[in-house]
Amino acid sequence: MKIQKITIYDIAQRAGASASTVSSALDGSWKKRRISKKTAERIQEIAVQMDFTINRQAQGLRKAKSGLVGMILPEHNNRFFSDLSQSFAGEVRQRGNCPAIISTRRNEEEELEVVSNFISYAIDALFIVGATNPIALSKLCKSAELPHVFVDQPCELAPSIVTDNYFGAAELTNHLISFSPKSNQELSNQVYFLGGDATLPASSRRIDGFVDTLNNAGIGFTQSHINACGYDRDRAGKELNKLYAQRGGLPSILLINSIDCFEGALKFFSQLPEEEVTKCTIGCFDYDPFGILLRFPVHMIRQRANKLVKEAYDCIENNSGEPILKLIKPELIIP
Amino acid sequence: MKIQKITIYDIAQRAGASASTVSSALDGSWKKRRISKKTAERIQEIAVQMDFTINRQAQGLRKAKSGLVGMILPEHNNRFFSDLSQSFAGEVRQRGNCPAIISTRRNEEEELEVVSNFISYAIDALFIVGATNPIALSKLCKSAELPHVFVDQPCELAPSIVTDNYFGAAELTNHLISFSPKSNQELSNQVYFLGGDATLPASSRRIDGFVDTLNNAGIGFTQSHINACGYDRDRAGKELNKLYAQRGGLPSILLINSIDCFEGALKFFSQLPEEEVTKCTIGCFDYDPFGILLRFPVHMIRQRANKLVKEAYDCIENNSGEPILKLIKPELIIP
DNA sequence: TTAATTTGCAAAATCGATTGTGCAAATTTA
DNA sequence: TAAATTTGCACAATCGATTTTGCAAATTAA
Repeated sequence: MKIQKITIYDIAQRAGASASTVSSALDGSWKKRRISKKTAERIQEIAVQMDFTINRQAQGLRKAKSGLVGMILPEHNNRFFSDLSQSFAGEVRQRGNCPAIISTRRNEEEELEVVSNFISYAIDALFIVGATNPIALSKLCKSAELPHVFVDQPCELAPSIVTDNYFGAAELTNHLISFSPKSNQELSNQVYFLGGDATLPASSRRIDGFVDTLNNAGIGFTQSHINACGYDRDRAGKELNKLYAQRGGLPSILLINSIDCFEGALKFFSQLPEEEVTKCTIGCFDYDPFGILLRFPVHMIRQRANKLVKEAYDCIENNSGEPILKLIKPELIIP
Repeated sequence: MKIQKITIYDIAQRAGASASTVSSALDGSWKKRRISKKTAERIQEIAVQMDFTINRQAQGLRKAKSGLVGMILPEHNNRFFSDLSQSFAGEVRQRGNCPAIISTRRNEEEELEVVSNFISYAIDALFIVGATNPIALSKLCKSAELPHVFVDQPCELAPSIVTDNYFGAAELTNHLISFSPKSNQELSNQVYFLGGDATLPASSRRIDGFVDTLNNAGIGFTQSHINACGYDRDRAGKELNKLYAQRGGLPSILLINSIDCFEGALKFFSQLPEEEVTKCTIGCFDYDPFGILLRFPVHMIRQRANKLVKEAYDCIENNSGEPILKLIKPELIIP
C-alpha cells in the first residue's frame, strides 16, 4: 500500500537514471531519444514493480492535452441517447482515452457552461448531441481550437452526423402502407402523423418523407393529417383522443414521431378494445424493445447509434473540422 | 477569437500585479491573503474582460485534486442505471464539479482498469455502481486514498448504499396477494418467483422477502416455486413456457425479478389469449414506463435512483470512508 | 517620536511530467 | 593514431496554477 504517489523521480532514483530518461522509456519515445534498449526495459520493469501510474494532470499540463474526450447530450435516461453514450464510451476507451459524458437537459446556457468547463479541462475532442444552440457551441469550440462534431442535430459550421430522417420516414410510411390490408385508394384521408416539433430539422425532414411518400402513392391527405404536437407524452395522448372522437375511431394508419408520444398513444390504446387497435396499422419513429412485445404489431424505426458515433469519430480523426453533413440511414424494425 | 489561452500571468501583466495576487483574487482566497478589496475586484473585472478560464490541469496538478467526480456502472442503456447517471450528473454539477461516467460492462478487469485510469486523473471521489468485484475495487481506491462509495451492490470495506430489496420484495408480494381475487388459502402453490441470480446479494434478499411474506400469509410453496434463472430475457421466456406447460396454465401470481426477464415473459404473454394473462396477477421487481401501459395490470417496484445517489454523496462528504450499509426503500408503482 | 503591528503585495518554490540542448564516452573513419 | 561521428544520457526549462515566505509601507500603540 503506497501512501505517496510514485512519480517518475522515484523511478529515476531507483534506476539510477534521470527523470527525462524515465519519461521517454515509459512513453515509448526512448528510441527517438537514443536511450538504449537495455535501459528502457529496465526502467519499464521498475515502473511495473513500483506500481507506477502516470499523473495525467502533469502530463496534460505539459502537453496541453488531457486524454479526455467529451460528449454532451440532452439526457441520459433515453434509449437513443444512452445507446449513443454506450457506443461513445466504447470507442473512446478503445483508443486508450477517457470518456466524459455530461447531460445538459436541452438547456442552452447549460450547454455553453459545460463546454466551457470541458475546455478548461483541455479535452481533446467534443461530441455534441442534440444541441439547442449549435452555432454558439461551435463558435465557442473554435475559439478554443477544440475539434468537435455534431451528432443528431446538425450545425452548419462544423461536421455533422445525422440520421437520415427523410429516408426513415419514407421507408416507415411505405412499409405501413404495404402492411395495411387496405388499398391505397381506401387509405385516402386515413393516414395520420402525430408528434414532434416541425420547427426542428429532424421532425421537418420526417414530415417531408411522410408527405412525399403519400403523394407518390397517390394517397390523399390534408395539413390536418399532420399534427406535430411536440414531444410531451400526455399532450400526444390528448391529441389522439381528440382525433378519435372527431373521426369516431382510429385512423387506418398512424405514424407516431418519438417514443414519448408513443407512450401517450399507448396509454390511450390501452383503454380501447383490442380489436379496434388491431385494425389500425401503427408505426413509431423511435425504438423501444417493449414496442414489439405488445398485443398488436408496432413497426419502428431505430436510429443506428453505433454507426452515428463511429462516423462522428471518423470526422474528428480525419476531417479537419470543415463543415459537412453526413446522413446515416436508420433501420426498420418489423414486429 | 483568442489564439493563445489567457493565463493568470497575462492578467497579472495587464493589472500590474503579480501572478500570485491574481490567483488569490480569482479563487476567493484574497481576503485570507490580505489582498485589498479594490485590487481583487479590479483583477476580477480584467479576468472577465479577457475571457479568462482557468487551466484545470495546472490547478489540479498543484492541488492534487481535479474537480472530476467519477462513476462506474455496468451499462448506460438500462433504465435504472441511466436514472442513476442522470441524478449523479446533476448532483456533481450542482457542486461545481465535473462528472465522468464510464460503463464497465460487468467486467472485472475493465472495472479495475477504469478505476486505475480515474486515479491517474486524480478524481476527487468515485461512485461504484453494480460492481463485480467490490473488494478489489475498494482496496485499489484505498491505496490511492480515493474516497469512494458503493451503490446498488454493497462492499464490506466501504460505505454502501443499496436498495432495500427485502422490503421491496415483501411489499410487492403483499400487494400482489391482496390484489389477487383469490383467498390466501386458494393461493397455496399458486405463487411463483422468476428470474435473477440467487448467488448475488440483491436477488437473495428479494427471495427472502418473497419467502417470508408467503410464510406470514400462510401461503404454501416449495423450492420449485422459486426459479432464479438469471437475467437473460430469452431464458426467462423459456422457463415461463415450461412452467405454463407443466401446470397447464399460468400461476395465480407471478413475481418477475428484473426488467430483462419481464421482457421475456411479455413476449410469451403476447402469444396467449388476453383473458388468460389477465387472470394472472403480475409483479415486476424493476420499473419501465411501458409496464403500466399494457393491456393487463403490472405492479412494479421502482428503485429510487435519485435518493440512492443523494445518500451516496452524503457518505462521500461526511462519512470518512468507514464501512456502513444504508438501505433505501424502493417504491411500489401501481398500474 | 519611536517601536510594534498590521496591511498589501511580490518573489520564488512547488506539483509531475515533457522536451530541447549539451556533453562525455564509445565507436567509426581517415 | 587523431579526427569525426554516433551513442547514451543528464540537465534544465517549461506548462499554469497554488502557497509559503518575506519585505516594504502604512498604521497603531506606547
